[in-house]
Amino acid sequence: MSLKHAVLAALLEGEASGYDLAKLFDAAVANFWSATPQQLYRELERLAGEELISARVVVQERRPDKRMFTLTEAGLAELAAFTAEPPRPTAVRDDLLVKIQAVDAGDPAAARALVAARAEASRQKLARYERLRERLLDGRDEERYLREAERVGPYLTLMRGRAFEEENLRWCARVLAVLDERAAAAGAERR
Amino acid sequence: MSLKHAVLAALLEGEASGYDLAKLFDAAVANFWSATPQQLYRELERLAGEELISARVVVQERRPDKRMFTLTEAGLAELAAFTAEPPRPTAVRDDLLVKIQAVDAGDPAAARALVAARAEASRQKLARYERLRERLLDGRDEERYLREAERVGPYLTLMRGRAFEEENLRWCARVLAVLDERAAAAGAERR
DNA sequence: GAGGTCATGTAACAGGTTACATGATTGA
DNA sequence: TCAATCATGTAACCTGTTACATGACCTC
Repeated sequence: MSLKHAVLAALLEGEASGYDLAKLFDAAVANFWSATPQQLYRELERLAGEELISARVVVQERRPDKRMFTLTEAGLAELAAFTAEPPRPTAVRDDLLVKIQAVDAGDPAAARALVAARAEASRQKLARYERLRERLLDGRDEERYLREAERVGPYLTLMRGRAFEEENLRWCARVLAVLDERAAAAGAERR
Repeated sequence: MSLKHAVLAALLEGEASGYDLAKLFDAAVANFWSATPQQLYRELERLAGEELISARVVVQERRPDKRMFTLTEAGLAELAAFTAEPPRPTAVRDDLLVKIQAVDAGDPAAARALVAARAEASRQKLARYERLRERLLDGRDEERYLREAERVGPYLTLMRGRAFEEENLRWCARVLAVLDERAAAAGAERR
C-alpha cells in the first residue's frame, strides 16, 4: 500500500523517469524501501491514472523515448497527508538472519563465509552512503545543514541507513568471532 | 521463498502448533522475518505436503483440536543445506522512514508525534528482548553461554534485533531534536 | 456480559518476483 | 567484440494481506 508513497516521496527530488527511479531505489531509497523496476513501472502507471503524478514523453533520437514523471498538486497533497498518518509496522526480511538462526543445525563454516561476505557488502554500502552524505552537505557542516537546508528528510533517512549498516558490521564481526571460537573448541575436542 | 526456511528454523525449538508459531513469529522471529498467522497456516500445509514436517493431531476436550508440527529428517536436511546457500538481499520496508523522507513537504508536527511513538515502541521491544535474553542465558554469563550452549543461533539473531532497536531509539532521539530545532527556528522567523 | 485467549481455517484481493523481450549506444 | 547502459514493457506466477467465520473457555 505504500510503495505508492515511497514513489511520491522519491519524486520530491524532481522529475524522473521510471529508469531514474529504479536507480534511486537501488541506491538511496533501498535502506527503507525496496522495489524492483517492474514494480515501479506498474506503480507509475497507477499513479498517473489517479493523477497524483503527470507524465510527459521526451522523444530522444539515439535512445528509446522516455516518460518523465512529476508530482501534481494532488500528489503533493496526498503525500503531505500521508506523513501524518500512523505508520504500519516495520517489516524486515533478512535471509542471512534466518540462516544464522539455524546455524547450529546447519553448516557453520559455510555460514561463516556468508557473514564475512555480508560484512564486505556493508562496508561498500557505507562508502556509498558517505559519498551521498558529502553531496547533500555540500561543504556545510552537519549542524548548519540541519538548521538551514530546505529539506532534511533525505538526510535523516540516510543517517538511519548508515547506522543500520554500521550496526550490521559490528554484528558480523561478533558473529565471526563466536563461530570461530566454537569451531576451535570443537576442533580441540576431537583431538 | 524463504518463509519456508524461517518456519523450519522456528521448529528447531521443538514441536509447535500453527498458533504457537504465530506467537513466536510475533515475538522472537519478528526482528528478521515477519509473517501473519494466515501465511503460517498456509505454509505449514505446504511443508507437510512436501514431508519436510510431520503433523499429528492432538485432541483436546475444552479447546479446539490442534495440530502439532515437527521437523522430519528431510526438513532438517533442507534447513542445513539452506544455511550454506548465499542469502538473497535484505528487504526492509519501513513506513515511518518514508514519512520522514517526505517530512519537509508534509506535516512536521504530526510526524514528530509518530517518531516519539516509534521510540516508545522500541523501548518496549527492547524490554521484551531483554527478558528473552535472560531466559536464554539462564544464569550463565554471555561468554560462557556462547562457548557452551548447544545452540547459539537464536542468541545471535536476538543480539541483532536488540542492536536494531537500540539504533532506532538513538535515531528517533536525533530526529526529534532536529525537528524541534527547526520548528523553533520557523516560529522565531514568523515573529 | 465484555473482551481476551486458544485454535483453525476460507476466500478474495493486493502486492511482489521472475523470466523474457526489444534494440540502439557507449566504453573497455 | 563484449559487456554495460539506457529505457520500457508483458505475462505468469508466487507471496502477503484483509476480512470474515467458528466456538468454547477464562478473567475482570
